[in-house]
Amino acid sequence: MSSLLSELNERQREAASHTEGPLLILAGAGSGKTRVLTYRMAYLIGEKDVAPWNILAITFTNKAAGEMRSRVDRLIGPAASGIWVSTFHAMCVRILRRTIDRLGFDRSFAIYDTDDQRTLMRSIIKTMNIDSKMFKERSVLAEISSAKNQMIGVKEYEREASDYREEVISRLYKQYQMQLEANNALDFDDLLLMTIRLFNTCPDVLEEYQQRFRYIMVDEYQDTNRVQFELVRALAGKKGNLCVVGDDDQSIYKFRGADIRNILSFEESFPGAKVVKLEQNYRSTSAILDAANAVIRNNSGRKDKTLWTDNGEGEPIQLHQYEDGNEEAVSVVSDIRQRVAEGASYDQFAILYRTNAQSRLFEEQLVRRGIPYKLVGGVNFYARREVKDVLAYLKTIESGRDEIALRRIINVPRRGIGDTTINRIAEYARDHSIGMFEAMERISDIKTISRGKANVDSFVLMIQKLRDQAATMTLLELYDTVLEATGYRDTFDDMDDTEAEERLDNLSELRSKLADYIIECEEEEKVPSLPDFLQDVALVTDLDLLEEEADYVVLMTLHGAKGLEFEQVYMTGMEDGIFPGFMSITSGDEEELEEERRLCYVGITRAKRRLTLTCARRRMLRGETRAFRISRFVGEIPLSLLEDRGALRYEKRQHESNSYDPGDITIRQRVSIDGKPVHLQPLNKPKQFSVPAGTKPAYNIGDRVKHRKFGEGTVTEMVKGGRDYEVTVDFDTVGVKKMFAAFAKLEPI
DNA sequence: TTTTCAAACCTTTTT
DNA sequence: GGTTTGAAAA
Repeated sequence: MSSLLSELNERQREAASHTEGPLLILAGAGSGKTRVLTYRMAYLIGEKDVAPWNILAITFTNKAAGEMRSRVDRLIGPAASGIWVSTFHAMCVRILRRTIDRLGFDRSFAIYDTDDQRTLMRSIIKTMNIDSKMFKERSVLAEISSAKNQMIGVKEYEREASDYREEVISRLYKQYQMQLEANNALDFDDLLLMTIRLFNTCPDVLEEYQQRFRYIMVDEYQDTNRVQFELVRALAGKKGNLCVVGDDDQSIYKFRGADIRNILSFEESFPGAKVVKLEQNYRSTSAILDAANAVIRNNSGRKDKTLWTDNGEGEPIQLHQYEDGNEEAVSVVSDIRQRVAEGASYDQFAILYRTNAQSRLFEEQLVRRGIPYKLVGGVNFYARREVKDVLAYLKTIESGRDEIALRRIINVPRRGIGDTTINRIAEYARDHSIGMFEAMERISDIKTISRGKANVDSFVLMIQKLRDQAATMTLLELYDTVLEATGYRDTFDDMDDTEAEERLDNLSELRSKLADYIIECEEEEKVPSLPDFLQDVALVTDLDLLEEEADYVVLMTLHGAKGLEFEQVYMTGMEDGIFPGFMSITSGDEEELEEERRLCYVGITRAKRRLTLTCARRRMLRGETRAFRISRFVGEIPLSLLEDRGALRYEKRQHESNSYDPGDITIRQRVSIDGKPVHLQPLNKPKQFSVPAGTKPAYNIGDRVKHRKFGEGTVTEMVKGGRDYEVTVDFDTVGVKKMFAAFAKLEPI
């Protein structure tokens, strides 16, 4: 037995040393899956004499890729640099940049991010004269993306379209793809699809990669979608040396097309697959783990497994209910302060929440208390307006082929080039099938433009001058020149101070990223080039920017926390309607609720030592204050695991209806988080908020009602449960739904 | 063409 | 509640 693998436990060793044929590693949270993967790579290279470049490791985020990269480097040394460690998207970009010309695309294609997609779709909807009220670009794009994730192309979608909406979307889909191609651009989904298409149309290319990647490993396999599955299957080929690692209980990206069946039926897709379960958790205390197990147990259709640990029991899980979201934020932050005063460091703490919108209150308190924090998520750095603007300038200087980029900055700052002028240029460009910038260079030929001509001329001259300068300048000089010469920098002068400061910060951040890129090039002895820098910037996300060493509290969504761990975790907003969210409750779709429960499981298992659950009695949501009850997920945690600090008493309440019982737990008396008792309003008499819970609705069984989203329907059942009425409605269009009167806001017709 | 103001919409989660 | 979008006015 090699000494290398002796550092693993028995199961881990079994997984790391099984190298030939398909292998499914079911790795529970904190069971050391990255460790197994890295050791497996080391084993392949060290013991099986596999060349590093024959190994491919795929992850979902750049962060995970970076983490794996550094761990492999540490374990194996310089030889590891030959291993491809990459995200799905980055891998596809790498392949496509090399060979997409075989499909008739230019190898310098642009990658459109969500923002670019929306801009493009909006203009398509407009030019095709389609009702933008009925067809919102967001939902159209969502529909197209989900079609792409199921590998339904334009033609097939067209054929399958069965109603008016689908028929219109099929036309939009078609036009969208045409425009992308005209702009030499791919969206995120296309990156994967094009790679498959490349493999299908050019078997020699596929074979080349199959030869190269003799051993493939995929992390977070439970989050793969259909396209990714096909991609992996194609690459694995007949040899099938495919090792996937995942945890069906941590599948939380269904909305993005992740198909949990990929992992559940791995053994059918890859006959003869070996399955190894990793159930020993090295991360958390047993109290935390027991809570996680108790919650996830309520899901059906799981792969059977139970996490265990020989870590001690640890502290019980804390549960605190507050009057409102603000008090919740104040208390969580003051709790952190107190613990830091007692010797903890800021980086031990993470504040997690369901939606990004919840971050604001915590931020306010952290700023007020002068606590260093890092907000992860929200608006992606590369999606910020000023960053995109400057990148758009650089793109226009670089090629001018990217119409979205050109349109973005043509009138920023104001140059007197309005919509009318821009559209006429675009029209001319289309008629003569030339690029938009080219059309602008020929402005004198465009008869329909008179007034804007001089303005366009000076814009063209400015860009051309910058192009000339670009040839002789370093990239950083060019960057600075662009800010000044375009007048973009001056636009910050008449902004208010805090906003201008933030934006300028972002721009200097972008500048330093450019500097990083140049240094990187020097290390690899490449020549830094603008197109090279611009090309893959769309793939970088905020999550990748978490620095390891810095000492700050981390704020992020539960989704963002996957794959990370923290000493002390606050799961906030643990309320029915927030988490699990509205949508998953009212839809009546058990699947959706299970997805939320998996998210809860992910959240709980992030904590190593201490877990605090917080919730509020009422909370401001979309501008109105509403009453909330403790999350049903909290009710699924055994009381024995929750802290009972004398002053806190919980009580299991009897209830009639078992379909919904968030009233399961009632807190009789409450203390604030620092232990001081707080005056409490009498129980069972909630204040009347804007939506009074428990008042009888203004309709009865048999009445016709209207729902904001589901349309009209007939009330078939009304049951009084807890403090609210559970109403069953048979909707004309979407069928029977169960919902709570206070949430559903049904209106009698 | 640009500015201003009211209205709509939003809140799931992201590569 | 905050942000974005549309129409009307300047």
